[in-house]
Amino acid sequence: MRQDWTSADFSAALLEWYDRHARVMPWRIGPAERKAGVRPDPYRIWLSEVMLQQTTVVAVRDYFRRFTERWPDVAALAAAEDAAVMAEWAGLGYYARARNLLKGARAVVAEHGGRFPATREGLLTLPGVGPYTAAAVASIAFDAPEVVVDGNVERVIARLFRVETPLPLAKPELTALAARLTPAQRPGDYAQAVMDLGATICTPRSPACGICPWRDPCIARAEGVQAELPRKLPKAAKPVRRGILYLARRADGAWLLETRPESGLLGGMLGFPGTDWTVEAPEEAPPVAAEWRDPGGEVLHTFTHFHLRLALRVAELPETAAPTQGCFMMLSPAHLPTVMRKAYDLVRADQASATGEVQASPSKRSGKTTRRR
DNA sequence: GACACGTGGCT
DNA sequence: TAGCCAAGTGT
Repeated sequence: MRQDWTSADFSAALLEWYDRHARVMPWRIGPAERKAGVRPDPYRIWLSEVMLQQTTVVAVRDYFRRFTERWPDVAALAAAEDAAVMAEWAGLGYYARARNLLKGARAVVAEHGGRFPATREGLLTLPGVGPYTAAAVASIAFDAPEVVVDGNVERVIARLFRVETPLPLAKPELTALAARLTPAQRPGDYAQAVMDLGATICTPRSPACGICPWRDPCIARAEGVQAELPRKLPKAAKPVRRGILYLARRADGAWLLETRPESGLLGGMLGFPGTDWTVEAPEEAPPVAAEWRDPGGEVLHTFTHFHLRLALRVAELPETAAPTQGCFMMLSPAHLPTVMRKAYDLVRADQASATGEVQASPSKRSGKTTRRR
């Protein structure tokens, strides 16, 4: 800590800034309301925190609104059908979060009488709630003085104290430094304030140091290295994997779909049947005997740890065709994960151009990531 | 500790 | 444009 700034000075300066510049969010109780005694709804804080894991505020907003309209409290969510929750989560990514969300809601109802645990330790027992989320919910929803360390806080603290150790090695050091700054007064507002600071001022590139409430004590800023911190260990290169997806359309317009296995990539989500996604070129493995043709496009998609190039095959099935083992038929499939949505849009575009019909605009999620050959 | 696990926006 | 980045967790 800088000799001239006490821990109380840090929180005072930040909270004063937060009182004037707090971002407005659908799940948040603003500083003025909080001072007036309004308490946040733990269900909404928990839901928002899970959605915000590795996900931007902009991406979360509409999903949060739809979830809370459909399932206004934890009891309603606990009573929801699995497929309904997975469908509502489609497009948001990291689908294990949705599966754990449902397990977590059911655990709150079954094991905690429908009320969220109010402590970090209690929250940590819920599936999908790790160190960050437990501390965030405890502090934001229950005003417990927990140390909240997310990517924003790591960046802010690394700069404030000029921590040169690369992430993720620096995590313990950053957590210890963050702990020294966490106040006993207004811990919930403080937690949100540090994250707002990281999101709006102490940004990854070109931070706005001139208007930062912590510019004076910031060591990285004083030494001109703020934009280089935090340092990070180099990431592994992403290999390319390939696969084939089979899109079968029955004469009545229904498509052949499957629910993917509960665990693993896109677990529990809807998808078109296909081959495994491997580094080597895949062998043909159609899910049903039919005249499969190549529509001449390719789906390009990048996951966290690999690039994917999917070839497509399409077929028309007779009206009488029954779904094959493990599959079912669905009209105008909605709620697909993005890679499946891209494949669907590409095939629809191909059909439209073949028949000369005007096509409804495909999802925005398809963009430049499909390619004509 | 290392790796699996999505997505869209920005540079 | 290829890569980086965003309120991480589970195994």
